[in-house]
Amino acid sequence: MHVLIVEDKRSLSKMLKTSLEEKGHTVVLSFDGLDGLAQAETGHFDIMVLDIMLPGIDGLEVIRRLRKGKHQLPVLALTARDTVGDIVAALDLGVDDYLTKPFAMAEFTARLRAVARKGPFVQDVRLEVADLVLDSASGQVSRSGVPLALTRTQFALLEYFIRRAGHVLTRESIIERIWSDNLDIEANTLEVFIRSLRTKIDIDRKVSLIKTVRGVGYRMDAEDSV
Amino acid sequence: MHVLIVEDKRSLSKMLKTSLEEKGHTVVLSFDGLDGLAQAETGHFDIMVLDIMLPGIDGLEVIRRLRKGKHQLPVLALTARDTVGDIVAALDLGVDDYLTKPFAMAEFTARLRAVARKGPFVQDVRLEVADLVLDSASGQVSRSGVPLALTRTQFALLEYFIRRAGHVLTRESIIERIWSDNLDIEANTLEVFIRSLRTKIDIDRKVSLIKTVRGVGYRMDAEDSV
DNA sequence: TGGACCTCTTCAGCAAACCTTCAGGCAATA
DNA sequence: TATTGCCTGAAGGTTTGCTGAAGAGGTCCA
Repeated sequence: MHVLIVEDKRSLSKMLKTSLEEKGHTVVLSFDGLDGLAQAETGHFDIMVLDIMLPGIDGLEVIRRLRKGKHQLPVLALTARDTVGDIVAALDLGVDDYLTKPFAMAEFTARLRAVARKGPFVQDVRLEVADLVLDSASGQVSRSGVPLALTRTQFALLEYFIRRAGHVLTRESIIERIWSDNLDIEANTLEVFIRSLRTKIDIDRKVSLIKTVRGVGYRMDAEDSV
Repeated sequence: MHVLIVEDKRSLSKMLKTSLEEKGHTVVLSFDGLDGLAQAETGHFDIMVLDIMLPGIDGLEVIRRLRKGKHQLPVLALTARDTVGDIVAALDLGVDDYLTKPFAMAEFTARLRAVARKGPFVQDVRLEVADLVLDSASGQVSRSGVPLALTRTQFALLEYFIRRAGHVLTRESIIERIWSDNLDIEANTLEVFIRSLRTKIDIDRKVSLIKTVRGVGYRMDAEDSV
């Protein structure tokens, strides 16, 4: 799992990072609100751990902006015991769960797992690019209304592409995202998957929705540029 | 409106009280099960907000005794995210609605209003998908009018599927839901139950109502998609 | 109490689906 | 034209889910 931790107290974030990495998760640390928000918006993460009390823009503002941008990333908030009032505000803004400091590490990981499992605050995520529709709740994909049968990996790949539509994705970042548990995957494996995905989603069309960016990776266009 | 809040976490109940009083309601707080039950039986209230996890007798027991005494007071239950299994029990006992903590204040007031408006204990017990009908009150299931005899576990499974029709349910979430008391259940056990359920509800039909989503879990389609 | 019956759970075997790699070919760039 | 990068068809190996069977535990009734 890819976890983003936004917490300015270095010792605490270091501790959380270590603990999560021991469990096999990939962790990225951020130490202030603006940077954390930017990271969250990249779409690289499965969950965000967010301290409410932050330098720069605070945690509440981070969530507010994140949700405004329609990002559905699950958020586990951390608050000090004496700012319980913030919790109400945070929950209203769409935080998925919270922990008051200090907390036991066991509780932290348990909550994290629960939040991640439950998925994003708003569950019915309908992603679209051109006439391609992906519904992560029902796990179904269709193009021009025609339902497509994708395998699990193809689905994960396509979801990543759509979430990052318009951006060039390097082979490395794609592999890290899709095969986070096994990075000994060769680039060719990805190529083969890209092909299988293309044949499924591009049915008979001349131009693929997934463009090759030679020497770098791939890009899914945001618009249907014929 | 007169609201009775039975919740032992003082900070939370204080918060709810304040919020409701701002909206012009009258609120009484109770901090344990027995006292809460006694208050409820006075008949002074329009609605009860009840935490399931309580010191003394727990929330489930409170509802049980309350309903036994033929009290029709509407109840909005509060549960922790990790005791989802309790919800089933609570609904069976005649809770009108529930919220999993943490929740947004806006959602709380909305649910509260809905429950109060709906009046005492009117449960929607009739669940349908395609031509399959499940009555959770009487425990009866039928397909195309043909009654089906399901075992307890099969029934619980089917109810969960219908309540979440159109969504992909992972094996883990299903197991957590159905076997909340014993999570050492193996995935194969679930598979065997799926099979037994399928043979009963799909009688002779070519396509099962319960679809397999390879690598993830299962999904019951909302529409009868041939 | 003992036996018939029902339900739950696990096991082992199997077939299909899926993932991954390889080797050769084609296309873009210098 | 040579080189590099990407595509492609096919094949092997692994994983996943389905299935029939059988033991364990519980319940009901004689």
